[in-house]
Amino acid sequence: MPRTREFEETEVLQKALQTFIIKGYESTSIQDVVDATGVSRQSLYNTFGDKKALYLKAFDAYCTRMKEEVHSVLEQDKPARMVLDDYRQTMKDIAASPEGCKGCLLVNAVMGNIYADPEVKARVKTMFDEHDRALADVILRGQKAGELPKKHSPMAVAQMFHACMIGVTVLARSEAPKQDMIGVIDALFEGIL
Amino acid sequence: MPRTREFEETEVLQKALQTFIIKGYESTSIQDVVDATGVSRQSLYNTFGDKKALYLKAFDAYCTRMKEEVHSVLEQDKPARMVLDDYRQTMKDIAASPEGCKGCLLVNAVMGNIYADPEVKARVKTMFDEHDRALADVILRGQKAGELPKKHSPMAVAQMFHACMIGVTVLARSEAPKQDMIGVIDALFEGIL
DNA sequence: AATATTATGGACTGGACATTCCAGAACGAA
DNA sequence: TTCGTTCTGGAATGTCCAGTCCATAATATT
Repeated sequence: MPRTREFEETEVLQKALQTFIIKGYESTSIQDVVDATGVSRQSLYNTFGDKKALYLKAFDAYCTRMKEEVHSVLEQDKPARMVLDDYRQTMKDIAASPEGCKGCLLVNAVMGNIYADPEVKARVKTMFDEHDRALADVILRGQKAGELPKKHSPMAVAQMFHACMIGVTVLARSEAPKQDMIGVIDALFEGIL
Repeated sequence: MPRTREFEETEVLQKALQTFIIKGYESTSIQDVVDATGVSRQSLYNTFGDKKALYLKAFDAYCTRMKEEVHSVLEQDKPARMVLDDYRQTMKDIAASPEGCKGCLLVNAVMGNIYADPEVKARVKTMFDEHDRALADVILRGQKAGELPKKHSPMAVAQMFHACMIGVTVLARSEAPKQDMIGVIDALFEGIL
């Protein structure tokens, strides 16, 4: 009986996600999402609920994609150095991609008032923690195999890498030259000083 | 003849600055500034002009303070390693301070829509560039003196340090444990891996 | 074709906010 | 004291937006 839906939820979420990444939560109006997705305001409210619910669904879609792209790299069963090389390349690809140029949704969320929302805060913290732990595991593996020096605790190094990559996403948003961002990533991964 | 002003412009700017740092430009209402400074709305408009003009004046006050605190450290006439040690301590102090916990006005500006404003963008870029150059000069000095390895160009290393410090300010805003931020700074400065 | 369900666009409500206007109070100089 | 200027608080205006309502069109099933 029902009329078939004329849009794919997942596609709409991806387009809404783009908008949220570019403009941020607070500065994205529902009309912006309507324009970006081609779906009417009413349909958006019927399908996803209010603005925050829509944001959270897009947020989850982003997290899922992120985990697929990043964690799959970090959890490879290869020597730690090779994993880190892949990771480095992944970071470069993201930084250079047209979407990556607009920053990371998680970082954007932290910097906006939406971070005051407990659901958002919890998700960001979980994502950050999972990333740090996955990276620290690789570093620990490298240290045990003698591929990496044991000067610092794996977690401290992982968090330092993470901080630096967060900084790169901020630089991306500031419209820094891609060349600079690549240089930062190389300097980071090849060990400094 | 005129009634004497009942507030200090510089004090008001500092308090307005606090508010802008904490809440960001877009989410700070004039009423917020009125509450924070105790100065009436009319007086704010009369003294500083509209919201953006007030923000820019506070912004300039921040830049001035930043240059005094950071550049004075980087431009010391001491061996590069000692300068970097001072710089490291300065970064730790800022990260641990109650104000630093709320992030850096420049980074906050980059992440907000206010960054679309050409005046803001120009100021941020200038501040970033000056910081990178000052830091690169120290690193170059250290390389020439044999205190630091010459593996990477001084500017690449300086930008990498900068990116990492930007990441720390984001972590500060995310309410990460101070201990973690200290660890990140130590891992960064002591050379990684 | 009839019906139930969904899509769509426009209109409406209520709230938040920047900015301006205005009237009254305060105060320094003449 | 009186005048000119500055302070202060409140009211008014105009804009933007989230969320809702409603009437109309579309469509899959029966």
